[in-house]
Amino acid sequence: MKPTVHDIARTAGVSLATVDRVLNDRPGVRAKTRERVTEAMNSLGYVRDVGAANLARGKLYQFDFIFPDNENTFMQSLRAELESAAERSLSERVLINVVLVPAFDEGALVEALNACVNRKPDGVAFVAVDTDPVREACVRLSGQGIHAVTLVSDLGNSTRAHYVGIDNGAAGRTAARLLGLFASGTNGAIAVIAGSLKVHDHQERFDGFAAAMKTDFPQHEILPILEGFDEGARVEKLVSELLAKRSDVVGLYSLGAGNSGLVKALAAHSSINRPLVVAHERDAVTSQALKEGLIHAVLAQDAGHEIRSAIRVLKASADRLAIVPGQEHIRIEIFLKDNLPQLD
Amino acid sequence: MKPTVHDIARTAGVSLATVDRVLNDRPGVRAKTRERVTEAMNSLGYVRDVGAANLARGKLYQFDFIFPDNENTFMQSLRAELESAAERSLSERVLINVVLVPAFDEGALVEALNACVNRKPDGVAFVAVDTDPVREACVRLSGQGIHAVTLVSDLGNSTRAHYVGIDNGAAGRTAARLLGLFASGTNGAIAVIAGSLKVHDHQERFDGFAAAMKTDFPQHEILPILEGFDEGARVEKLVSELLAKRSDVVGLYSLGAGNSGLVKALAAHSSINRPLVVAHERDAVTSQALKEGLIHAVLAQDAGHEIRSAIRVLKASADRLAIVPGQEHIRIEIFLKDNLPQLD
DNA sequence: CTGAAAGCGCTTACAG
DNA sequence: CTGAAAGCGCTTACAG
Repeated sequence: MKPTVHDIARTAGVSLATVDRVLNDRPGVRAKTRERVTEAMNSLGYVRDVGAANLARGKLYQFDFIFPDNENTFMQSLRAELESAAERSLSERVLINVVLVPAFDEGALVEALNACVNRKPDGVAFVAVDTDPVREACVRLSGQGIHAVTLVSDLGNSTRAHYVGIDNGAAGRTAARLLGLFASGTNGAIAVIAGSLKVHDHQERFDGFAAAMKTDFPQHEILPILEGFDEGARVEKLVSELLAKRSDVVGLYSLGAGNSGLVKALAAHSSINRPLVVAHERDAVTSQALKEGLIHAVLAQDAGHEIRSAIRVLKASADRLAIVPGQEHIRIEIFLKDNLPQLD
Repeated sequence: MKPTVHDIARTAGVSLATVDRVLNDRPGVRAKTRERVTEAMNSLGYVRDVGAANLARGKLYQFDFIFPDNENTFMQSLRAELESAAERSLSERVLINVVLVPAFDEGALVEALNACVNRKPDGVAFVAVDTDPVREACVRLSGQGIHAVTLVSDLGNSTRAHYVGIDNGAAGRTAARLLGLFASGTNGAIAVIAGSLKVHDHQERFDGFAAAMKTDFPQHEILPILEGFDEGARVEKLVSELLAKRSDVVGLYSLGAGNSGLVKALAAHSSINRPLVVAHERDAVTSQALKEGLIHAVLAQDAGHEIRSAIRVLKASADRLAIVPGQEHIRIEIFLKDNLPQLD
């Protein structure tokens, strides 16, 4: 039915070993022989069976995933998705090893990366802290032929093979457009609350937001950014104080975590002049707030997709196979109350 | 390293054939024997290698995809994605057969479905026309043990095993909320243009849109629906006439195809009082219109994702394996000019 | 530079 | 009810 290596060997008049050599671009085949085999492959319309190839190689893929031990809901769901993906991957000969490191701790991350250099897995995925020591550790990895992939937060200007995550600048601009369009009848002030601007993705989101706001909706004043360090209680206090002080706030962009505090502050505020709100990450808190009308739009990235994508990309790197770009593009998702997935 | 059937056979004191029987739940094993094998599997932490299993079965999966030969951009990209997926699938032992039928032609669809009953592929994916004859053809398929999956447009109350597509009612509600929030400062009229309300998904989108509009933004009058039959020229004419006649139109929801005509009509209209516009499907025309500010938001479904999902679901059905629900959920995507993918 | 043989982990007739 | 043997499509030492 479907031609196999045997068919090629027969029509090219060579052995299986030789077919395999040209199939995998290994040396030690005369140009002429190589040509005959290639010709046979083309004329028969050969397509290699990757499952059989992997089986024959008997290879077990080993991938390390290095995560910050952050307790925010997004990191939690990322870890949950990884665990269930790891279980499923076992039946496809990939073994996943999860390494937790203290959050925002550059030293710990470098150490974990170095540990990989010694254990030599086939690939590593990590949530980057964007500093030079991390960049150097990444270089050491690629030096050892270990494919590295950044997850959620990228490592700029580095040797990582791929970044699995959203474009945070674009996310910020998207938030600006949503708020700008939502608040088009007004010209009040816009507030922004972040976790910390020291975090790369938060900074990027803010930059994108501020730039788009200034360009396309200049009538709105952007208030000095508030830093809530992703903690609900702190966010609640900051937002409550702000709303009490400034009655002209028409829009609010929450670009970090700690949304439980945000929602509490909004609910406590007079429903007459609540601001229009765009927040990040879909979880139980933001979904509920969307339904109640406290938050008007949520920007999100799909943790499950990110995990599956990282594994596919790592596997493709190990096998030197191409990826399907459309499948690995992580979208900036926008949720209103109406397009939330049912089961939440 | 990873335990295999041999390990189980040895520790349970049985042959490979017996291990295989309990592994695949086949009859002809004494309860006691079955128990011993199960125990061995658990104690060793056995996980079956699906690649090896498929190879041994030597099975070639055959799936039929039945598409309307519609020329709108969405159907085009659906077909393009299918072709590239089909090529890749070959290396995973799945053979895809594309069948084109005249659009909206229930008889042709039924005929194509019946042809499947004879050719007996392992599964069928089709864009449903929602009528009883189609439902009956679907019953015949399941009667033959052929797994059927609907794509893009569902077949209500039927024996299809799965629906790959978006919730069109929710899409309509999402459009209503976007327009309602965008136009919150005003109370003008809202226009809706569809392909044809005889098409199931268009009707669903309209129903969702009208319901959400009435409930949450009752200040806006909804004008009688316009039917452009997904043709650019017709849509252009209808929209031009409308905008000329009614200067109070603040919002427009285009829930079908033919957006090239929509964009022309908008561009020709005085830029002072252009309406806020939400349209469906991301393509070259709508992407460009987003960038130029003629369209403000685009609702979309990812054709590549839908095709890959259909294939995965069909394969899982054939193997009686579970799917990963989160991976198969087709999202209602929202695009603003800021979160468009780069390469368009 | 090339080939014969064994093996990857599973399944499938077939025999008993 | 159970097992021995061959085979799925590829790869890998090893020998020449």
